[in-house]
Amino acid sequence: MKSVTINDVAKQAGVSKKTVSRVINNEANVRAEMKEKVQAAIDLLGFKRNPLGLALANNRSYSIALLSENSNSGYLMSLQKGILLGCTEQSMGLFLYDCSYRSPTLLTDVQNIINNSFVDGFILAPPICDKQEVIDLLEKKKISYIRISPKNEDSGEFVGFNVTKAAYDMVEYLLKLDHKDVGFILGHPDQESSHRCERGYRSAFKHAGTPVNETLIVAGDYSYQSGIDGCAVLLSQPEQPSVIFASNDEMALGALYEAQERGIKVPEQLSICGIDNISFTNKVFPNITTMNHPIFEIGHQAARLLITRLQNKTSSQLIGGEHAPHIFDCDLVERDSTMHFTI
Amino acid sequence: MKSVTINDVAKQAGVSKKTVSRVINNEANVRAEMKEKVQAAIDLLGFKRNPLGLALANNRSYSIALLSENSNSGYLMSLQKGILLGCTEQSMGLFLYDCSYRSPTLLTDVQNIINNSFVDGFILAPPICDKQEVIDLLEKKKISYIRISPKNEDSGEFVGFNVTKAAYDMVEYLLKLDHKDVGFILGHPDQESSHRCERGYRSAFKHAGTPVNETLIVAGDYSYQSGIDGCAVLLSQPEQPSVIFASNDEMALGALYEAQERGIKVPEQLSICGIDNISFTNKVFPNITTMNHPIFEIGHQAARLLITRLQNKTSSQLIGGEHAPHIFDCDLVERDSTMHFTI
DNA sequence: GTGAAAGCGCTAACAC
DNA sequence: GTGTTAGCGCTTTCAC
Repeated sequence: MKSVTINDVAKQAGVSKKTVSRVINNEANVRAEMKEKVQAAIDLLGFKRNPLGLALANNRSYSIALLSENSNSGYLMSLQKGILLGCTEQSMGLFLYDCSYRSPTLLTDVQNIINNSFVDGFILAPPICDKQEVIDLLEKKKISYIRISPKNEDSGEFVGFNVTKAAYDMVEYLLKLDHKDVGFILGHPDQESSHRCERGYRSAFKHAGTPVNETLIVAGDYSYQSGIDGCAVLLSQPEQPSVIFASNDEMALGALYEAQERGIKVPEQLSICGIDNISFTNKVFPNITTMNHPIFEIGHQAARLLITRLQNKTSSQLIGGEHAPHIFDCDLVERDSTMHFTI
Repeated sequence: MKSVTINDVAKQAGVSKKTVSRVINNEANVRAEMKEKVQAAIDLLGFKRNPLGLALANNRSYSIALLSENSNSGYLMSLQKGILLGCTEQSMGLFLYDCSYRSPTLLTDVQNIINNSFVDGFILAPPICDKQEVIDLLEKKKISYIRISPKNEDSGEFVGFNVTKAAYDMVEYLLKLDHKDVGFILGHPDQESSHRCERGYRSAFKHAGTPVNETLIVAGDYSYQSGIDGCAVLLSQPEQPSVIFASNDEMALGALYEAQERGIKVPEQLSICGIDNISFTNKVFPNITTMNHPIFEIGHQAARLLITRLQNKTSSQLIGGEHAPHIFDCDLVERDSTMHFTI
């Protein structure tokens, strides 16, 4: 069951390999007459170009890889969907690799991936995108890559979103609802985004001329459990918040659980909100108010950026006819878990 | 910046290409002395075998593809994780492709994927695995594939789980809790699994010698919204259930929402349970009782099966030293959304 | 415009 | 054991 090759087509059409190649690739300098003859042979034989031959000859596989730590989060799913769309649009393949940020073998794992896979470039999801050794390796080997929401935005290309502004906008919204005591659950202290988020929180208060109540800021690490814990701390202290703002939805969900566990009615007795707009925020009761983090768009943009860079080393800034954003803003998604504060 | 090839190594070591190839592939019939010489050259030059060359020569890319419809479900994420593990274990790459079941171009989409990608085999997730045209295409082209939980289990290789037993076990558990009026929300009528599920529901009653109350069985389609609707129907009719059993967790989550929306306390006034054990069932209040659908294991097994088949056309049944299951059973995960029925 | 020859990096077949 | 030759399916160079 041999598959039909370019040689078969050439023989059938009575032309050279190269001419067939020209027709396949729609190159100029082929007489219409020739073209037809070749096309007829192609159709007759049902020829399909073998991408492996192409890849070897061009030393390009026309595929990229997503390097991520496969948690069960909806975050990754959305990101992946966006990236996949970008790949499909540009007829590129998408490889998937899983590597654990904490694994001691991470670096050799990535090394193996580089050596044994044949991709043209990488997209690095957080937190892998923050591993300096991995970045260094890629740089050293001169392999193209794009990072998603990295800690360090100083060097290299990346796509991210403006957490600071997201937090700022959320607090502004809460203040508008007459909330004064805005409980705040921080993200993971090791992740820069957590500090950016806190900065947004603080600057919104500053801008409103309201002092920040430091006792209302509690630790967290972006996990569901830390949302539960953070909420418990806030609800156990003398000075209680009228709303709890978690640095991400995962924690907001934890906070909601804890409140309901305690028999506290949300939002009547306590408002709750987060950031991200993960899929379950609108499946839980009550639906959670959040900031929409356009993860899908971020993935899409990252893929387009990388692929464009692969095709043309210069014009990576220009996509979609104009400067497309590398840093996205979040929009408020007002739902049922927040309400106007009334004494 | 040319990369070092097998030729460079051969030259450096003063041996033939083939000998280098033998060393790389750890073949027998190479004198230790030679081996060392070659290895030294490899290390010196930092040679890495180019997988593209390998692929073309062997006409195998050492990668497979997952064909799925990318919804935002945790289902797909788990499946993917399992498949990815299987691939990593066997040093295979995983390609991702998205195709929409309802798209009129589905067949040509798949055709394009087959023609333009260079994978050795496919894993088909539901509902794509139920498109007969796609199956026919794969069969015709003699491309290896494995289906995940297909409707039709009569032909071809697949991995799935026993829904009938899962539903049976759940009802048995509920009856043990003294529930008599077990509301049941059906899955999508077009999906065979829905009917299997119903069969399990009915046979558990039959086995217990209890008649099925037909008014307690309502329509659904596996979606969150249909869980809301199904619950609303059940709670609006004269004969009300003491527990609502949804054919999947997505609907159970919808049912929970609707109950809470109506101010009904779960599980005190109404128990709720589902099937699948998707990630959010233990993040919602109260945590939902469900049957653990081992999606991760299913994905893992599917990948192993496919890869084994790719390597050895015969021994596909034998994995892990013994007959590994192609149909998995679900275990009960008892949580907080169900309780003993008391008048 | 078109084709012959060489090459991408690797392995398989077969001779030595 | 080891090397030679040919070939996987495609593209590129360069002569015609």
